[in-house]
Parts: sequence; C-alpha cells; structure tokens
Amino acid sequence: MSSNDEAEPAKRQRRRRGSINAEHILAGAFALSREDSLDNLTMLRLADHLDIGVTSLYWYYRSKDELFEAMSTEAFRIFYERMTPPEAEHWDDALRQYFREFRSILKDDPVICDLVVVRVEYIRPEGLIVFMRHADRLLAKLVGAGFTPAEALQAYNALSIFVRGSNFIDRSREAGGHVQGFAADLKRTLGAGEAETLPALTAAVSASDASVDDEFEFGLENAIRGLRAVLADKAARPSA
Amino acid sequence: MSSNDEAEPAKRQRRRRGSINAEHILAGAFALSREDSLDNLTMLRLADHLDIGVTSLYWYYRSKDELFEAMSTEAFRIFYERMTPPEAEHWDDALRQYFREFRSILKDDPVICDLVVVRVEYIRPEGLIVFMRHADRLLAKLVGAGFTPAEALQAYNALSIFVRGSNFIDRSREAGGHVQGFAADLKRTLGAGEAETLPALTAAVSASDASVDDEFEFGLENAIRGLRAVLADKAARPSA
DNA sequence: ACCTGAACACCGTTCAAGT
DNA sequence: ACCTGAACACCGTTCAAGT
Repeated sequence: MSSNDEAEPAKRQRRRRGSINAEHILAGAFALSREDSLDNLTMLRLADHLDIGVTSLYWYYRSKDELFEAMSTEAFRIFYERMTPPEAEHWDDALRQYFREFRSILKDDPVICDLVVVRVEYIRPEGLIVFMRHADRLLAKLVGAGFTPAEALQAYNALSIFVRGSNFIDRSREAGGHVQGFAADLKRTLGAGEAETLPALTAAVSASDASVDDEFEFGLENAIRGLRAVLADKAARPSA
Repeated sequence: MSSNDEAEPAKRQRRRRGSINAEHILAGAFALSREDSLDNLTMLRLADHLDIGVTSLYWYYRSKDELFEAMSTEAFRIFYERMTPPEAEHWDDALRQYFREFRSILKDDPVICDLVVVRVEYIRPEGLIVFMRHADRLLAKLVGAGFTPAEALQAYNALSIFVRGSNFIDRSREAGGHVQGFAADLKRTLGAGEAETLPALTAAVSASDASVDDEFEFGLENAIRGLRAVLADKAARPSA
C-alpha cells in the first residue's frame, strides 16, 4: 500500500572523519554489554549501537579478541578504582575487608565480573598490574604481621581463587533465576529424587539455611582461622 | 588435468536406518573434543566425524545445548567412577584424599574439566546427583568427627569452590603454554615493568618457588587447619 | 521412523573500494 | 587517513522432503 514497496535498507549517513575513536568504541561496548550481556555482544550489534559501519570497528581494533582484551584491561582499572586500599590495623581485618569488597564489587557488576573472573582468556598483564597495587599493600601487611613473603603470596592466591570461584558460581546461578546458596541449590536438586540414597547430604541440607553470603563468609573465616594457626605455630617454635 | 573438472562434492552414501543412535553421537562428541577441544566442537564437524548429515544430529538432540547437557551428565558419571570413595580413617585424611583426587582427575582430562568446572551452564541435576554419592560419604565422615551437618556442608562447599577454581585457572593457563603457578605467572607479569611500584609482591615472588601443586596444597592444608580450629573450639566449650 | 540437503539468519573478518 | 558495503567462510537451526 505504501508508495515504496522496494526494499529500502534504511541507509545510515556516512560518518565524518574523526568522529569515531577507540575510547568511544570501548565505552559503547561496555554500555551495550550492560544493557544485555557480554555474551551477546557482537561486532554487528556494537556497530549498530554506535551507528557506524561494522568494518569501521576494525580500524580501531584488529579483531573482536583485541576489543575484548581492551575491555578486560579497562575492567581491571575500574575494579581497582572501586576497591578501597587495605588499611585495617590487624592483618585479618585487612584480609576480610579486601576479599569481601573484592566479592561484592564483582557481584554488583556482572560485566566487570565476566571480564575479571569468567573470560580470563582476555586478561592482559597491563590490567593485572594495575589491580595488583592493592594486593601489594595487603601482602606488605601480612608480612608485617609475621608471615613469610612466600606464605603471604600463597594465602593471597588461595583466597583469590576462592573469591573468584564464588563469583563465578554466582554468575552462573544468575542465569537460572535468582541466586541461591549451595545448600538451597542442593535441596532443590535432591528434591528431584534419589534423596534417600544420600542421607548425610539430605540431613545437612535440611539443617542448613545458609545464604550465599553465609557460605562465602564461612570459607573466608575458615581460611583466616587456618592462617592464624600458621602464625600461632610460628610463635610456639620461634626458631624456624 | 583430471578427467573431471566439475565440482564434485564427495557425496556420502545415505546411512541405513538405525545405524545412528544417541550414545553413538555422544561418544563421537567426546572423541572429537579430545582430538581438538570442546570449544571447537561444532555440529558440522561432529557430523563429518561421524560421517552423517548434520541434520541427523537433530533427530537425537534437539539442539547443541541439549547435546552439551548430555555430555555434561556423562562427564559427571565418568568423574564419579574415577573417584575412589572416601575411606580414610581420619576426617582430615578423607578430605585431603577426596579433594586431591578431585583436582588431579580434572587436571588429567581437559574435556571432563571443561564440562565440570568451566561450562557449568550445561550441568543438569542428574549429573550432579550421581557425583554427590561420594560427597555424601565424605559429609558423613565429617559429621562423625564432630562437625555439625551444616558445618560439614559449608566446609565441603568452600573446598569444592577452591578446587574447581584451581582447575579453572589451570585450564585457562594451558591455552597460553605450559601451566605455571601464581608466583611464576606473576613474576613474568612483573617483569613487563612497573615492578618497583610493587615492592611486597616483587619480594614475595622472588622468594617463592611454589609450583601449581604447592599452591593448591597450601590452600587445601590451610582450610583443613581452619576446620581443625573449629573442632578444637568445640572441644574447649562442650556446651554449644 | 529415521536420515538428508537446501536454505536461513547470524557470526567474525577481509577486500576493495569510496572520500 | 579514515570510513564503508559487498562478500566469504562458518555457525546453529528449520523445513520440506526423501526412503
């Protein structure tokens, strides 16, 4: 019925020179990922969002991988800025503050979380190094409290793996509805049948009402207990 | 030069009825993933590998997601069978044995590792439940040692996150050459510059020669130390 | 009931331009 | 120097058949 039945592909005007730059594209990539998700970020969708031709993206980033690497480095910068430097008086409070904040920042920002803990294949040294400034202060605090540098590093590593693992699991649970804890999740799984063959788990699951946060706290506090035992052992045998 | 210059698409003979089944496809999917990787497993490549038409796959699995879910469930079955049931006398030895084996089985089989710890979006309750039989025995052992069922569950959860996190990181390091530990990895990163602004890390890194296995062991032993402190605390205050 | 090729919408990327 | 559409190889999936 329209006067124009031919395919008219809604042509976009050609952008003027210099109207695009790498930062602009990077910001658009974050904006679009936040609207939808990092998984659904494609070069075509990004170009449409920015109202530019797809191929223009390739002038600033040689590939999608390169763009994702830039996003990852930027994610670590943002992450670094949101963290408050470790400044508690006692080493255990410093650890608590650091890793609680580590977790909550990533929990509140799915895109940053994906770039920091899920899509680890895009992490570049530049991004890591920036973030490591906070880690350095935390390590210094641990060494000051009596841990050897090697112990401090291993303690940091172990807790870092635990926090990132917690965030990773939270992220994957988000896809299937609201985030529940391990106990609640398991309860639902056991409900699907075969519960009678798993008596200890069934009992534990019905005795537990721990939230994801409770479960995280348990792991964190348990690691701190373990580290305290390391220090206590040193104090008892001051020779080594 | 050949007598036939026309495009001849190397036609495959039509398969006879009943010559394909779901198990056959699943086995082929594992075989092909092992040759290459799970990431590079596509429906077309799988069909070619099995010498069937792509669309035939869709008679047995409605989608690639459904095929991956079947692979995930099978991965948990294989994983379960490779684990030896927890049978050590002391609870801490049982924990050690369980989580060391947990880690080494996944370390030795990248495809199973990917399905169990990386591609968690495909995990179905059926797979999890099978595996949980070993977890049930471990939990029973912990409760027998004096932990409450809720504590035992949280301890299991915390260590499970740590082990899976360790395997996840090992997997991502495999892509970029041989697997190194956190310390060695960081040393290389710091070498890229800016080391002087990170004195504590630099010192720790040069003081540490821990392998990935050492780092895993530290985290495992530290968690066990923490749990031992929980028991000790109970013994000291027998009221609660 | 089972197996299939053609076709579709989408993906990342390259090429050969336009300005 | 910067921006672009057409085209390519590949992806998962649907459809309308063949047997």
